Amino acid sequence: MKTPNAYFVTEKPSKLNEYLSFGLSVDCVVFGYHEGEVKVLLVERDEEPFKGSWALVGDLVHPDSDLSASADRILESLTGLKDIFMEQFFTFDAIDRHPLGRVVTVGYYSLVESEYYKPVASSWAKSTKWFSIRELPELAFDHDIILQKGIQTLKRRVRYRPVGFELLPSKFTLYELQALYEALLDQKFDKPNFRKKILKMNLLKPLNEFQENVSHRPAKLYAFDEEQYNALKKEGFAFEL
Amino acid sequence: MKTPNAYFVTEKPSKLNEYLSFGLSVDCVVFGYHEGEVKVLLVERDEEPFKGSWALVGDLVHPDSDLSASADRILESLTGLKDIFMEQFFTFDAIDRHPLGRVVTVGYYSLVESEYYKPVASSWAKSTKWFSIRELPELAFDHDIILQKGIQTLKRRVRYRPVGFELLPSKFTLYELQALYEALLDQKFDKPNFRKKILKMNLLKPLNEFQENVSHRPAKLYAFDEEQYNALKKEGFAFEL
DNA sequence: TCAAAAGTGTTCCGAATACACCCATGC
DNA sequence: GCATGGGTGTATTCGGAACACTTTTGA
Repeated sequence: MKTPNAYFVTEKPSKLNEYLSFGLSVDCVVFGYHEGEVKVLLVERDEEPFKGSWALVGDLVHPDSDLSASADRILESLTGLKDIFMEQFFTFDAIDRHPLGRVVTVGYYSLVESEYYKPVASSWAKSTKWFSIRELPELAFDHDIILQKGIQTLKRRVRYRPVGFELLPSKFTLYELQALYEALLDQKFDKPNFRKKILKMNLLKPLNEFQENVSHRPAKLYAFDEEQYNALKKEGFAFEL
Repeated sequence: MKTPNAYFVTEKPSKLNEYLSFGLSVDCVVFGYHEGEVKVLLVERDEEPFKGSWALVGDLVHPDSDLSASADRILESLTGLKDIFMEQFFTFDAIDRHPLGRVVTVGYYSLVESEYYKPVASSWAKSTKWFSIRELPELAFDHDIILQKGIQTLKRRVRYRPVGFELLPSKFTLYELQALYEALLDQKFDKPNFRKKILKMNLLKPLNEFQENVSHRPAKLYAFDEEQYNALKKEGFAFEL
């Protein structure tokens, strides 16, 4: 079979139409962090195929829409949150990955501070639940592959870019930050050294606020300094944890 | 407008068909390395749209095929090479990126040792040429964006994974390797330190062969030790240059 | 003998590591 | 008081950077 080059299929519209027959979807690995564990938000499917199975948050993309807008829309419909941090990580295109047709899906991951998350009733989700990434159920479609690739990507990116902060509330203590990185990277850090390293980067604004109602000395609260981050990025700065 | 969830569009086939109308293509940033410079292989288009413009190596994906098979096929048709190193890096889906319809393209980059490259006559390419990444022409479609993202991805990945070796012949000297990394990263290295660092990784097999006919002391030849690399990778080893 | 690149050894400095120690709070 | 986590200082070690030096070849 001759497969003509992409942009030269002009002889007949019908020939082009043969190629314009893919479905496009977004599947989003929604990461959260609570109780010292990294979690993923999954949806229980209420329709065939894979009715009753757990699945990633995802949807078909309408021809008038694009990927990131679709991802924003579906995440807002589920959590009520706008402007969630989100990054594309990989595209999955196995021919038989979707039983109803040739659907290519683009994987995104997003990071949400889950205290803000409010479950929203939805026409297509029977229920949603946070799962620890250590105890995952079987997933619909090829979502286990997508999820694993998403976890792997997050673990790598979190070392070189300060994305981890997206998982914490806007004010946090250094020890909370350390605990987050320990959970993300499955690795222990030395407390004094972690503090020194992270403070030397000048990415944190110390606030004149402290923890309250804790049964130990209250810790100082910090905030991520986005302006400083953008300034450093321009000079070709590396995060490197 | 209600956009139903991806996997629940089952009421009417016609409804599903509305969503199965995307085109899918591959665009490949083919990197080579000669004369101390990193180069990219571009194609001169011989058809509308963008007739006469330079473009990335790319093609529509047929519904019976998948991305990596399509990328392999097109690269083989152009260079005669099989089993070229290739990795997916990003998916581009701007609504208006293709004048003939809604075509989403997946960016790959590949690394070829260009001595092996033989230009192949092709029905769709008027000519092909290697361009230094410092002197690029204007490109068709959104290929400039794809190319820049590809360069950026290569520069990042080359630091943390030993992919650079794919750009060298199977036998090379340490100084050739250093020159490659200097070109890739636009950064000078100290010769003794570079040698120490790279040899300590145990990724190179020293061969009992030497350069010939050079007007200076002949350098020892090395080969990339893929077995050793796979062994180290299992233990959770990081390349880190 | 000279140019050019191969290849080695050594010093120096800064950063990461490993600890030991003190502080503030609730119970 | 004591348990708990907050927070600081320091001695030591290790790795990277800088650089001087020797070796081998062709011309």
